[in-house]
Amino acid sequence: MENTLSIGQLAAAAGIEVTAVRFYERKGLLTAPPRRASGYRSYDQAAVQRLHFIRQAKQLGFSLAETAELLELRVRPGRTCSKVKGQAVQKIADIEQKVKQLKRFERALRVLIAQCAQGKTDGECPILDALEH
Amino acid sequence: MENTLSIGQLAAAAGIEVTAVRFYERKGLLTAPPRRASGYRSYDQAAVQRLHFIRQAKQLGFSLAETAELLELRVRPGRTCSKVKGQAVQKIADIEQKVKQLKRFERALRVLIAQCAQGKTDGECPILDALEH
DNA sequence: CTAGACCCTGTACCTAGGTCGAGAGTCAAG
DNA sequence: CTTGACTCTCGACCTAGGTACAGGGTCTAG
Repeated sequence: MENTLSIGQLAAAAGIEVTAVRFYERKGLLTAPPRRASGYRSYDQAAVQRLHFIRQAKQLGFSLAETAELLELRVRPGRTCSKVKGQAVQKIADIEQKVKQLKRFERALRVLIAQCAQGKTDGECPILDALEH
Repeated sequence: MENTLSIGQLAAAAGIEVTAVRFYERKGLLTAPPRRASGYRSYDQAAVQRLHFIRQAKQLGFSLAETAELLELRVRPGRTCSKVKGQAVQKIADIEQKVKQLKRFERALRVLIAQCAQGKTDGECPILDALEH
């Protein structure tokens, strides 16, 4: 048992389609894996983790390009620590902004529910009304 | 001064393209506005607010269809309070999930920065390493 | 009353993110 | 040693979310 995965096993483990895995490879989100003698792709467990990350990032509104940047965030020849840090700080700011907006939405939804319970059924667009505090 | 907006003024106020406004109308995210005698669309200030909401929702990873649902969340003939509430509760759960994921990402980025500062430059994919606490 | 900027309705096109099919090779069970 | 499931590449196709004409009317400053 070598614990390596075929593309089909990987796709199943990550809950996506085989074709999507190859698509991500072409787009540079997954590095091309080693091949067996037959030419079949051979993945390790880390690939599952990467795919989960990609799926989550997508749901959070990050584009594939942004997701790729997140996955590439590391120190390497030509990418100094301070540059990486700068990028990470920027990403953190983006994320904090998203969290803030989501919490506003959530608060608005709670206001909406409360109004609903009080029989206030007349708002033109309650979620927008609720958003203005 | 009637304080009504042409489609161009609306688009400028919301920071999007005129064609996008018409596109949202076709998709049902904006209700068709009244027309002037000439056939020109005539918007009120509330439209600006709706467009801002649409833009934000998009950035947070909501599809146009989900955004439309959020904007339609209200009590009306055939949509009882309890149904609306049920949907709102569901949306809140979605949002909390997103916030949780975003905070995990943020934490991972902070770990990455800390490692960076310590001269640890050898991680294969630091953000994934950092995500596993 | 005319030039330039704006608006109208189509229809066609574009990018991102995938999905599908054809044609051919590979692997595992019986 | 064959049959069915899996994999390969490559190119065409698809959906979502817009953008860009084309061909025509409208508005306003000079």
